Amino acid sequence: MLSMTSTLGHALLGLLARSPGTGYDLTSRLRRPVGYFWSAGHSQIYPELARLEEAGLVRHTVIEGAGPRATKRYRLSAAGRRALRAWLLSTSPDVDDKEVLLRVYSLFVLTAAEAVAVMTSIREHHRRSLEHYHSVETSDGLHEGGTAFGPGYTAHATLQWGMTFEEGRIRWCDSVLADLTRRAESGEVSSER
Amino acid sequence: MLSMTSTLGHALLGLLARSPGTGYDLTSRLRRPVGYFWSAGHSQIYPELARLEEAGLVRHTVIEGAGPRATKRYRLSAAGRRALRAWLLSTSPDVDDKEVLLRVYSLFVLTAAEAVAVMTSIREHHRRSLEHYHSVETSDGLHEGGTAFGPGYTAHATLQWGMTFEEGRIRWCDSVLADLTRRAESGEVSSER
DNA sequence: TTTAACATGTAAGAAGTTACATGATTTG
DNA sequence: CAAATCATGTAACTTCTTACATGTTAAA
Repeated sequence: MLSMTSTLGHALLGLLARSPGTGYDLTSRLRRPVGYFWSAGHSQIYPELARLEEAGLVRHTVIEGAGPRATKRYRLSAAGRRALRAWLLSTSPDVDDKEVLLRVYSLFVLTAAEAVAVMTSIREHHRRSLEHYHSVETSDGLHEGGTAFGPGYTAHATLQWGMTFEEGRIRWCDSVLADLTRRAESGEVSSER
Repeated sequence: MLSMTSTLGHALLGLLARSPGTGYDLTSRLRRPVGYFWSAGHSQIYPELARLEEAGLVRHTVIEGAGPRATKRYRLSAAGRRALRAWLLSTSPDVDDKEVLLRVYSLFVLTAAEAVAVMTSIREHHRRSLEHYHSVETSDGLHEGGTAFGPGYTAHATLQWGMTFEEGRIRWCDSVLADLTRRAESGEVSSER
């Protein structure tokens, strides 16, 4: 049961942790709100569901439905839930933005305390990036970008884009962390661990 | 001269608009600051330079250098500069974030007035996205995300991520637009149109 | 003298997009 | 009855990543 599960695989496990569904259903559920930052087509999803089933992470039952082929309703197995939790808790060196968001979307399978730990490490990652951008700004002389509108200025503007991005992410992490501690304190816990 | 030039192709044209260089040099120049949001390896860059040359957009001369093969110094051709300008000015329906940044990095090949027009349309795109997220928040009931820490909350947090992102982009566009008008007014123009 | 930087390519595979192919059920 | 939605798959292609392959020049 070697875990060679891809990003898409984990995304599908997260969707199935919310509720079971057909491949078609998962394709449309992936579009909103996850699809605003990362998406996959049905031609990727159907084969991936088959692979996940082969790995024992999901299972399907045939239900009545439209079309020339059998309509398959997939649900998460116990092993699938464990794999999803393990992925969320793994401290991988992931700089990948889309994967960070995908993890947050499925964070509800963790306890509030575990979620706080994950969000804290995400915040730390963004803080380090911002720090790095500041040092690059200084060392590469991109502070002002020159007085003229030229290559120096557009390089400066590009770096500013990155810094604005990281600042926004840090603020977002802080607001999620505040929500998490508030919800944990009020004694409300997810029904599905 | 059909323009089938890819994103990578335009990135390389933009780098060569700054100054000529070898494939190796372009690979390292792509890493900073462009590489913070989008990158390519040398195994993509060398074949792409060959394609660009076949299309007449770049040209190379052999110079003295290290290694078992000829060291090639590439420079942008007049046709290449025209293709880069046309790409920057094309109002494509691009939602693609990495490509937006790549365009900004090469924006100096335009006049300040043209650059203002491009930045205004980018700002408008982000404003529309933010508007859309707000309507989704309302229609999908993701305003609060529930009182508990559950799937509803993580969906809410995901959408908040998108909104924080768009708000940051809009502020960034405004600051670039302010810089652009200031620099255009002070009479400073790019040496390379 | 050994390590880092310079320098250019190919090959294999994973990931992602677009098109092809089929057909039932529900809504207007 | 026509169009949209539901439903599942394959094929071809592009893009991206990782590894293989080679060898020089400059700096520590």
